[in-house]
Amino acid sequence: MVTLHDVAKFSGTSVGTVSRVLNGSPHVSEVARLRVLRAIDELNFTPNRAAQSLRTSRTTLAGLIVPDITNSFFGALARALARELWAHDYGLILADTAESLEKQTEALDALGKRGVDGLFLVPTTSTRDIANPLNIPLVTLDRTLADLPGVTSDNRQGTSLAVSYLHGWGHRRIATIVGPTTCSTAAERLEGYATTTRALGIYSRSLIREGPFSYAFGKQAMEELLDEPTRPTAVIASNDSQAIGALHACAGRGLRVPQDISICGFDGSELASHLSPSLTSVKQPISTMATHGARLMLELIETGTAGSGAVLLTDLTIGESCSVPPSH
Amino acid sequence: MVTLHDVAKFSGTSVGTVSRVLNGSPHVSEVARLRVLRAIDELNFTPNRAAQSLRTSRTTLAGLIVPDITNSFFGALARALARELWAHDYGLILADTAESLEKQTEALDALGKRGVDGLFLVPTTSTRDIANPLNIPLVTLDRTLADLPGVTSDNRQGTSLAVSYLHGWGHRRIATIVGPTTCSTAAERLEGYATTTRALGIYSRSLIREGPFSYAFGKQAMEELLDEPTRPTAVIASNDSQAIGALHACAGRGLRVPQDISICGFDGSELASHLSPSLTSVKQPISTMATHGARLMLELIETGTAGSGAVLLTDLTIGESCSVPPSH
DNA sequence: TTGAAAGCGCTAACAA
DNA sequence: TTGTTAGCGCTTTCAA
Repeated sequence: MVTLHDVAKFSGTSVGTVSRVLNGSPHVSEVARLRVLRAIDELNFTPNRAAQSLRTSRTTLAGLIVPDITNSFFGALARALARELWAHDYGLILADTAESLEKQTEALDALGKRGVDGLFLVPTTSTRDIANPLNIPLVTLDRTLADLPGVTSDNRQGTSLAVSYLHGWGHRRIATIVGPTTCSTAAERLEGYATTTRALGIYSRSLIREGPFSYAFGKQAMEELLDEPTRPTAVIASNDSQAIGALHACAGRGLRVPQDISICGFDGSELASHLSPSLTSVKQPISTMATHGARLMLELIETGTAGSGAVLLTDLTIGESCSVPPSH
Repeated sequence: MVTLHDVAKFSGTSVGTVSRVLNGSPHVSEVARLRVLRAIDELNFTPNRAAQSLRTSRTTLAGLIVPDITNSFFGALARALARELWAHDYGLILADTAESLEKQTEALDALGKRGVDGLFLVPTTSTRDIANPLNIPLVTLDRTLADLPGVTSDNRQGTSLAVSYLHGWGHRRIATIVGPTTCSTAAERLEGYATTTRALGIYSRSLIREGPFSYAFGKQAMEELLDEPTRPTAVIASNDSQAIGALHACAGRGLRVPQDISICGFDGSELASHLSPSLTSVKQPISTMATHGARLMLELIETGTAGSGAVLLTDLTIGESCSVPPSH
């Protein structure tokens, strides 16, 4: 292993100087800097992270806790975040909670003990607040929590967009299948839906179904909606899994989408765009979310405070794929 | 911050003893152990990872490099692996290459420099061999590479299973859409298909299409197959994305699945099982893969050599969802 | 602008 | 079985 000492010797300087060069200190003469750089290159030197951490008590490591990495939305988020942090020389440690609050607590604790510099959290739907207010920066992603700093999409705008879109196609009985409203995103999506349908005069409580962000619930809720005396001509789901469940419930009843009924998902995962030409979905700006999240985190780590405690992303779009007016 | 020293003082022992307790050394009296344990608990002490790393030159950190974390198969693999390593007190750093060989090389390099103890790699389809034979343990997952230690499913068996299954339902014109055969899994899946169809006397070159593991290619290939003079009555894809592409190509031609044509995927992602009752898929034993991978890695890290250089998982199953005999 | 040196918290070798 | 001590490789203060 090549150490700072070796570089110093090779370049005819001292460890202090080498360290200064490494850390971009301005108090190094140009000659020294060049000689050191040359030596580093020549010896193929890489600073020892453990030693740096021990001295500076910073690990250049962040943790990411997601409820379901299997969900392509969170997969895409993890990818974008990893890439972003990467660019700042930070590694990202992954933890998946499978929507279990207990596992989330464990993960929070273990990552804290590991000594990560910061923690990104997409809280479980059943999270009320974080049990152990760790002393390291915590940034929520997608789903917000109390007054923790975080980045989230303008979910109200998202469903509002969807309602307007469907209304524009002539739909009047627009239902919604919403996630657990203990979760900020679900609550906000419901709010956007309610506000907009009310404004259009087409709101009805009987068109709302609340439950887990799952395929199974999407299917079940859709079946209930189809059993209503006058069934909806369009449905807005809170995520793509629910939307696909709804899709299959319709298929099971011999209804064609979108000819007989329109379905709109949320997240805009590739899944949705591929699933069928007929599943429209509200797209979240995933990489923007990652960029802002990383910025927020680095700010928090560097300065201890975040300029903007929370970031709201407003560039949601609706992935129009194939739509038709209601058939009745 | 509480240090070893504090614990020693509090428990009336010395740092040596505390360290021994921490590392499970047998040379500690029961009294001393108890007093130390009590102090650790009392002071809420957590050993400093950086200091440990510096001394032992081990980070208890592993890297995972996947081509596409957005794909739920790799998502599930990452989750299982993280959980498994976790149980052994190892953290998992995630890197996604988006099937880019260049990004893979970068990731390999960067993670190596970070000082992870081992690297899990699902090589890009275009990987021929690893450019920089790092001096840290490398274990391939799913896709194998040269003679690197790794864990893979018995892919031949998988497609063989699928062919037999479809043949059992009466299918005779069984096509396949296969991934890039530079990739071990694709090559093996093709091999299993070819061997089995030959044995049954139903092999035909014109029923084979090779290309990327993507939705787009699956769709394109299916369209080509449907243009054949006598079209296949069943198709086996190399992964679920391709299968879904194929599904949509059929839908686009007004063909119903499985009534008019049967489609079988590979990976058994939730996606497939949810996608529609009509997409059958060969399920890989993902968590077994993770368990074996972790075992292999820990062995490699601990002893420097792996008992079994490569592990072949044979418990693939076919997720029968809804099948019918060919309509012609 | 530089070099020398202290020490971050831990493990392991040595002595007792 | 135990305590003492020498570093692991680095950053950073202090003098020069």
